[in-house]
Amino acid sequence: MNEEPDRRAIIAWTRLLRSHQLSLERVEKALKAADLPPLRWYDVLLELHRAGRDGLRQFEIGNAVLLSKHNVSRLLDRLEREALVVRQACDEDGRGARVFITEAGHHLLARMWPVYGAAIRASFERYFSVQELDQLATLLARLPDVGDG
Amino acid sequence: MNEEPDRRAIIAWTRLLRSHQLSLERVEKALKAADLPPLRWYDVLLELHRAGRDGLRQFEIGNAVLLSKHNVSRLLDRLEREALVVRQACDEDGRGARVFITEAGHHLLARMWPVYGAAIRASFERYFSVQELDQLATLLARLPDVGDG
DNA sequence: AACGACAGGTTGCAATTGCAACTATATCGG
DNA sequence: CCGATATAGTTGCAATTGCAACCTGTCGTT
Repeated sequence: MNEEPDRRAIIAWTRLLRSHQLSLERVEKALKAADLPPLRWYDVLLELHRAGRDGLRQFEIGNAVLLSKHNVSRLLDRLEREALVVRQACDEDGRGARVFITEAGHHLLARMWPVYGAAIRASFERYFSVQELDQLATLLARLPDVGDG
Repeated sequence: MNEEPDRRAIIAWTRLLRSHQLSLERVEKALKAADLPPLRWYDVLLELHRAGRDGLRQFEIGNAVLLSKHNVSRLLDRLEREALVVRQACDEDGRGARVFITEAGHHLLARMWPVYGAAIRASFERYFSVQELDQLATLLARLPDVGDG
């Protein structure tokens, strides 16, 4: 194969991996330091919050937060155990469930956001100008499915 | 806190998370489809390859591939079990070990690269021009420690 | 030397993730 | 209507990751 990537592609790729891992690690640490659950919990709760009264099907959650169905299923087990969400049998599809966020879920979301937001600022935003943030967002959106979130 | 992130920062942040997760997933799948071990194995073997005859201390590996010491320790257990690396007691520091890549390790590295490289091209490089790759690399390097890899 | 603080590694344990197999329901072609 | 196929979700199992406790050896101070 002359299918070897360009040197520039390798550098950009490496930095994508590193930047993600480093920033995410910092954010997760901030959450843990504040005795809050991991980021994924926030992601799911946020989607359910946005969905409002209609709730979401589990596969919709999976699509939104890029989690395979098994993992959605088990993450919801944990969230349900903490009374942050409720699963309800689904009218229109006998196989499926519909998931709703509870009051406690909303409350946790509200408690997490200040910490999460501050962590984003501290470990990400502060290193860029607004132009650079736009540039970065535009560049990354070139990858398939990235802009859909 | 009025420390809430700018909307643009949130978008860029979200896309960083999504682009990483999507691309990495695709690459890992390509490796698995070729019956090859996960990316981390490649990372570690590559560092050891670069280090040459002197090998590396475990903590150096950890720094290079962003893995905590426990995880380095156990990843090396697996690699050693497959005879891809060797651990050797360390002369200059009685606590530590020095790690070397074996012939089998070099061989696996050589088998993985074509698949890995093709996957980088297919799920990443092809969506950018060379200018964009440079831009992306430059932007990401603004984050602390990202440029060091 | 002797002390305590610290650094390099290992191990036990819990949480998370990925994969494959499974159940139950929908849907589509005939 | 019926069977083949696909979809929604769950569960069991193995690999990986993160955290905390631990052991050993180093180093700086006294």
